[in-house]
Amino acid sequence: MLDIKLIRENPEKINELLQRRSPDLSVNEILEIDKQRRELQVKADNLRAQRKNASQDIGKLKKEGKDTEALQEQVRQMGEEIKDLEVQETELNEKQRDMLLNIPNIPDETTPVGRDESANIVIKTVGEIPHKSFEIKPHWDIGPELGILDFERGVKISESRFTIYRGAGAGLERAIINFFLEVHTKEHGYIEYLPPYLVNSTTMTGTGQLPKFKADMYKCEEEDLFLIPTAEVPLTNIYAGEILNEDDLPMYMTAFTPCFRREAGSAGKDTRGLIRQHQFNKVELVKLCTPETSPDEHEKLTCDAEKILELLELPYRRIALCTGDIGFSAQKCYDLEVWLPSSGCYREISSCSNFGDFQARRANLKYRNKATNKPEFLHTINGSGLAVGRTFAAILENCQQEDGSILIPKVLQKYFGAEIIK
RNA sequence: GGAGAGGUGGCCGAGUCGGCUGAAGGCGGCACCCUGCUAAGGUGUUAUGUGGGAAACUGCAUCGUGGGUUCGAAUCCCACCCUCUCCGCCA
Repeated sequence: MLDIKLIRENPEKINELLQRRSPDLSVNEILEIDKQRRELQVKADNLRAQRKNASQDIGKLKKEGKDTEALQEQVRQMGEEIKDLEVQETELNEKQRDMLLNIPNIPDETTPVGRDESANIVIKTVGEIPHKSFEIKPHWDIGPELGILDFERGVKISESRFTIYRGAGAGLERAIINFFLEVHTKEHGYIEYLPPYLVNSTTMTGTGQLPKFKADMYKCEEEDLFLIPTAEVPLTNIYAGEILNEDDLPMYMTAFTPCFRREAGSAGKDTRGLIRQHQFNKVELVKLCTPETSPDEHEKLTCDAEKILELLELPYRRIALCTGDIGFSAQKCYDLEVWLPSSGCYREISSCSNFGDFQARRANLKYRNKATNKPEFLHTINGSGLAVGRTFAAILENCQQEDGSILIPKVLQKYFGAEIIK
């Protein structure tokens, strides 16, 4: 959510920045609402003040035993008028909030300008693309052949985009999760969490999934609960509505969770394999920090995710997403893409975003600034560290040997308990 | 799921028959003072949000949430949420 005061003070600037995302975005309408809203508030405030004084007078007069009928009647009418104004006030407040909740974050000045992914910029490419003497089988073929993935029966017991991991497959998935968590907690200083996988609508609004992206999520019919699409949601909201000490920042959090996404609108896309599932595992990294440190912390978090790919010796590249491609809540975002031989291209395996105070404002996440001693919105950052299923697929393909066996990356062997899957 | 108790500021805790109570008192925090050091002591200060104002300053709202009664609600009524205790059920 953008700051209404900021909008009020620099509407042209905000419009210009928003239009870097999409030309049809503007804050003009909201400014009009804001103006009406404030006028109404002044009016209502004054009337409430009048009533308050009059009521107190009635109290005093009554004590003196004087007749207050006429005054009471007058105040009663005032009350009617106030009630009326309050209805309008609530309506405008809700309208304004609703509009604010549907406006995306303004892009950072360093976010490349462009309308779609073609304007994204490759920041760096790490590792050699493997040139094998044999043809690498896609993971959706090699997985079932090794008996470690069962796509067909996953579909049978659930529906499409659900997969069963079996035997060494389940073990490898678990090993990857443990490896990720181990690196982030032991080497990178994150604290591990195990949050709820179902969260309420307030929480979903805090990080920006609601109200705009309701169709992307699984919703419980009987209660106000949604399956999390990423651990970002519960982790970022843990301290929602609280005022943290500046000394407690930055806060580094990590969690392994399954993620649930309806993938509405992705019909026909990535229909084979593990790339696009309704349920997938992910280790997420989340930071809460002060505004001053957030650009640095964002870079560092991205490096923390990259470190995993380097340890696994998987070829990858870092992309700076352009204004037309960054997510709704983000002001700046890097994608990490891993080399996937079957597709002959790099595929997203992590997305590391700096949200500025956008999520903090929605979730009411503050810290007490030591210099001013005032509560201020903090900054939130997150990134995948990494998507587990896609890592699994990348290993199956990049570490494939001519005989169809999979050579487990060295760093993973002690977690997996073997060197090879065959 | 059934029965009962309760939800007040960072924390603890008052709040009488509804009326200067945004809220006593204590603890904690901060600032200053005193003291050779420490300990103790003294004084002051210390909620959040949202408006108005160049500023000084100031209005309004908030006592779990939302309604209602009333001239006036932290105090009364209703609904909901949450916490605790006991019973039941259960990985």
